[in-house]
Amino acid sequence: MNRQALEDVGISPAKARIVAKAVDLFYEKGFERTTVRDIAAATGILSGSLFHHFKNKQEILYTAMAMTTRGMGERAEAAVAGISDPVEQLKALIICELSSIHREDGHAAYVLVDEWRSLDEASREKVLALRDGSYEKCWMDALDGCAEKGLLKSPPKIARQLIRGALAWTRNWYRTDGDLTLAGLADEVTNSFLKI
Amino acid sequence: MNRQALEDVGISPAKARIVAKAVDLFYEKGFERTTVRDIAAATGILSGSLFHHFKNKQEILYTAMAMTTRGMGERAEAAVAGISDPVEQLKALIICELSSIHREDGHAAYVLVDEWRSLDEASREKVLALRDGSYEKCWMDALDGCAEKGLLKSPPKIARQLIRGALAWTRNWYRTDGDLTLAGLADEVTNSFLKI
DNA sequence: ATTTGACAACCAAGCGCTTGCTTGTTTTTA
DNA sequence: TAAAAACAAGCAAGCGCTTGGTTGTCAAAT
Repeated sequence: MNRQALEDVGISPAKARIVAKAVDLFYEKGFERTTVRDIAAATGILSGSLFHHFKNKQEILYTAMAMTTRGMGERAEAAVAGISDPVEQLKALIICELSSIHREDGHAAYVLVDEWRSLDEASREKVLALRDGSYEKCWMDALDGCAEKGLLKSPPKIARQLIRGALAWTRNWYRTDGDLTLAGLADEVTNSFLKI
Repeated sequence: MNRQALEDVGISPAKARIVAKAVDLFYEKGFERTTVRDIAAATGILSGSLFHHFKNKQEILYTAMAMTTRGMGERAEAAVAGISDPVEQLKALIICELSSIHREDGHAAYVLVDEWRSLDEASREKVLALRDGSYEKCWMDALDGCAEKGLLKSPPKIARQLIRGALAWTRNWYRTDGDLTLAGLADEVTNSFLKI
């Protein structure tokens, strides 16, 4: 998301800078172990000044999750745009999700899967609604397409969850600088869940 | 693990009772959001009394992880005992892991995948060593066996990680009281990663 | 061209509360 | 009757957050 797009949804450059630093800390230590003083120090301001931008600590997490969700939705839509074959759509989405997790600034994607518990019910539902409207819709369209052609091993909804789990867990073992390329890893996953 | 087995590794009945309650709370709220007062209240004692049994809060988490790891190792070994076909071994291990996550008292298995960050480096390595010695050995033996027969789609180590991710994530969507049985879910996973 | 005023961003200080943990004593258990 | 387990009380540190004031910026008013 570029600066203008961010401001359109009410996120000033200052907010974006704080959130970026916060995400790195959440990635390292988790939301609970990260203090507002940590976030402020990383941003180069004092802790109290954070509350000029956010009404409380949790709103920082919510903003991070909402921004990330929006960004991933946009990238997913771009990834499948112009592709009509559902199998190719699926491959593109797998690569897209893996990229989100393993890119340099990909800490945000992890925060999205690991810090739900720290979010209150209302915020949680807002983020979920955002996700289902764009990102998950792309996935389900592709998977339904594969299923219609009889190429999917499991029912689409189950397949989606199994794939999501397999991909999310890569954070704990896969390194981009190892022998296995990201495209290679994507192939392993694709081959597992399709009849080929 | 029965009572005698626990005491053999230095875990008194009182300790085991505290850990069991603690695990339930960690499952609900996470380690950081669970206070020693919460744990004590759930056990029916005052917070200070906890420190008669454990030298600090983190030792409670470590004990929970060590106990769980040991228990899962024993169950995995029992699951593959007497089975020589590696494919059947793999199926048994998948059901075993799913059961650990979704059984009534299965909260412990979750703590094992979600609370690593709260453990200090030394304890982390101890638990990992414990796991690799029994539980993971069962898995790798089965997967290597499948691979030798040419039945495995991915290299064993990659397959193990993909399967682990897919299984761990079931905690976030699969319900034992739904339409899909645990055996049915295990079949979906098995079919995905084997050439059949 | 200068002054004024409104505003956002931030600082400095610290409040009220919760946290993990300690200590000294009493009760329970074997 | 001695050891183990629990209580009662509270400490020091750290937490999220509030408050009141200072600075820099920029547009409207003079």
